[in-house]
Amino acid sequence: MRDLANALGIEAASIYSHIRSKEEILQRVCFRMAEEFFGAIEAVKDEDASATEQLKRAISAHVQVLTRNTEASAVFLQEWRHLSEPYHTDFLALRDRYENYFREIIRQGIASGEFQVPDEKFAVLTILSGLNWIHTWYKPEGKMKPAEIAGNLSAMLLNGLKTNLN
Amino acid sequence: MRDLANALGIEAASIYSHIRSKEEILQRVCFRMAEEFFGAIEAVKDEDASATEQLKRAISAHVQVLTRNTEASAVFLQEWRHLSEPYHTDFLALRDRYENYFREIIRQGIASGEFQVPDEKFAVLTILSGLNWIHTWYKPEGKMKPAEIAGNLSAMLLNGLKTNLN
DNA sequence: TAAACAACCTAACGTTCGTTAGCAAATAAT
DNA sequence: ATTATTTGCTAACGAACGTTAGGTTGTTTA
Repeated sequence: MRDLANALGIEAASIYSHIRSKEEILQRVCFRMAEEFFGAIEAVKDEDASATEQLKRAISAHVQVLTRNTEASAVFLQEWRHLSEPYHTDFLALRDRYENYFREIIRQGIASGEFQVPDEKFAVLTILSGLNWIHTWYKPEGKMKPAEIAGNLSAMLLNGLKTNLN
Repeated sequence: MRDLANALGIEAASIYSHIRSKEEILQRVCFRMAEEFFGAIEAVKDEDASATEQLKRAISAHVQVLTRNTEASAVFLQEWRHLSEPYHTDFLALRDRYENYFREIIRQGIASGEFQVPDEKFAVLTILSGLNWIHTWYKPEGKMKPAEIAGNLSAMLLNGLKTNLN
């Protein structure tokens, strides 16, 4: 709190004119970021598109949110564990719902014959792990731009490392 | 420290008969795990094998270490940031060296025509992100065993989601 | 113009933190 | 048998933590 106050140029106690508690900050960051992610993925949702296309768009949307809010994303991805009840439970429910967007795409892709995966849940987990590692190394001033990251990630996850013989 | 002492059934101050400081614990966990990972990957190293085979073995070795030490792995993956100098710098150097094992395999696979990736460094990052997410959901009592996890992960990373038409 | 509110202040609260000092008992080494 | 070493204890330190109480000042609102 004292660091935060210092960064704001005010006294630590003054922060409490704006928030009720330290945890409220955590709550706000976590749930605002959840909204961001939902907003982004819902904006590109198109159930008529192929699963491949849908996945590419979902990945792109996710990467955009992540790279535009690197610090808030780090909180969203790591610090939600410290939420007290009922926020902790609520947050997990939101995360599950978000993961379901991806699971649904995978399911569709399997049904249409586009995808072939060993395990559906596992596939979603691997995709999201690849996405959610980005915030640890992404730098806005780096040479790889968000769109390029999304493209590379989609390519790797869809085609794998192996030489594509098609 | 008081929590730790409580778990040990002793007083907090008694811990200091065994360690110099709280950070020493962090240092020991981080560097012991680094040794574990290096030991495991060096044990399966075989430069005569195909890049595909090498990668599968490296992934398997990594997953074995990760699943056998879930809590220490979480520290190794997340808390190393809090290491003071010179440990912080030393740790990063080790991590770089470890990543190089994977980068070398990727490089070899590209050279041999086995792999086709958009970006070498990016490929390594994606592989390791998939590996290092495991500790957040893996449960020894769960139905997916380490060998199965390694197999699924290799399959996904090598072949991607897309139907394999070969 | 008066009342209400917002945004900040100083001072301090109770708690928790990592850690030290100094001592006692048990175990190992000479 | 004595001396050292290890492992634990009680008591307490100073620092940092999140937070509250109560007051001042400037800005909106009635």
